[in-house]
Amino acid sequence: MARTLDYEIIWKVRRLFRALTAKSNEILKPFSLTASERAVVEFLFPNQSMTVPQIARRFQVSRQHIQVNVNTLVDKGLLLQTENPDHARSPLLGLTNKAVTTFAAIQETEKDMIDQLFLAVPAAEKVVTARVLGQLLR
Amino acid sequence: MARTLDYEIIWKVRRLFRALTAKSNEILKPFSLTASERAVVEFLFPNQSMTVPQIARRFQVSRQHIQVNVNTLVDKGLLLQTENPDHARSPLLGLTNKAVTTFAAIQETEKDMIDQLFLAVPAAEKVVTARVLGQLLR
DNA sequence: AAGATATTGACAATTTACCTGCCATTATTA
DNA sequence: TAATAATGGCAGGTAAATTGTCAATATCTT
Repeated sequence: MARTLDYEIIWKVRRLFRALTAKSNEILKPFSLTASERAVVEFLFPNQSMTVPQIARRFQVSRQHIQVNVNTLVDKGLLLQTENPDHARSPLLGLTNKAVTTFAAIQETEKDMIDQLFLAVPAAEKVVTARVLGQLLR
Repeated sequence: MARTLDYEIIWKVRRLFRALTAKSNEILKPFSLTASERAVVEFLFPNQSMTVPQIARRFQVSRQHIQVNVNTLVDKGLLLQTENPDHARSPLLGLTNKAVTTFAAIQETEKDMIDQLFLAVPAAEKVVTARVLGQLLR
């Protein structure tokens, strides 16, 4: 019985992920960004500076994956590399003005979507959900 | 403020999806099944019969994607096609005995993992989480 | 019963989001 | 200073899904 509920949560997480990705890509398309790139930009928004390995550790994904996205974003003029006082070979990545503007526009576009998505969910239940999801992530 | 929590939930869904997929593939490896294949088997377990397009509609994924998985499962001897009284060209897919046995074993293997995963989560919070996730899925 | 339309299965190509492995270089540390 | 670790780059791979197209065959409409 209890396991049914557990399975239900797992299944909903899977379906929700797919739904969110689809919606997100739809919104991102006009901005010519992928969901992964967007994630990096969001992470640095509005004025964080971090190295590739630092971002990878925070995201708990491979260094190489972040590197690829970062390189693309640098090419697109959304990220700029600045000297890192703590590490000579690993530059700090920060957002360009263009990136800040772009991401603000993305957030604006997403705002309605997210507001609507969470419309029917009471704040207290959001807190519980966030906590539970956090626990499931250890 | 509220939107921060919304974003947090969205992010945790994404990360959890990845974590679950990784864990799931690990468990599935000895059974030589992918997560998608497993999903189809689970869907038909223990004795449902459906056509490819029907499964696809239920999953809300493309017909072609299900077709590929179904074909593989037929090759592996886990699915068998039976005549469909409602549609001459689209056979009903059902699980073989082997599939039922295999899936029962998979569930057994997963049991401990899921139990442990949800160990620290009170039942009431599971209910809330399942409901919230359901709402987010509309 | 015929003709129009829809469905199905198969195949190909592509996309996204990851991964692992390896390398040379350069930093850091013991 | 020598050993070890971190970094960036590259190659190749995988899983899950997509879209598009095609021919065959069903089903529906008149």
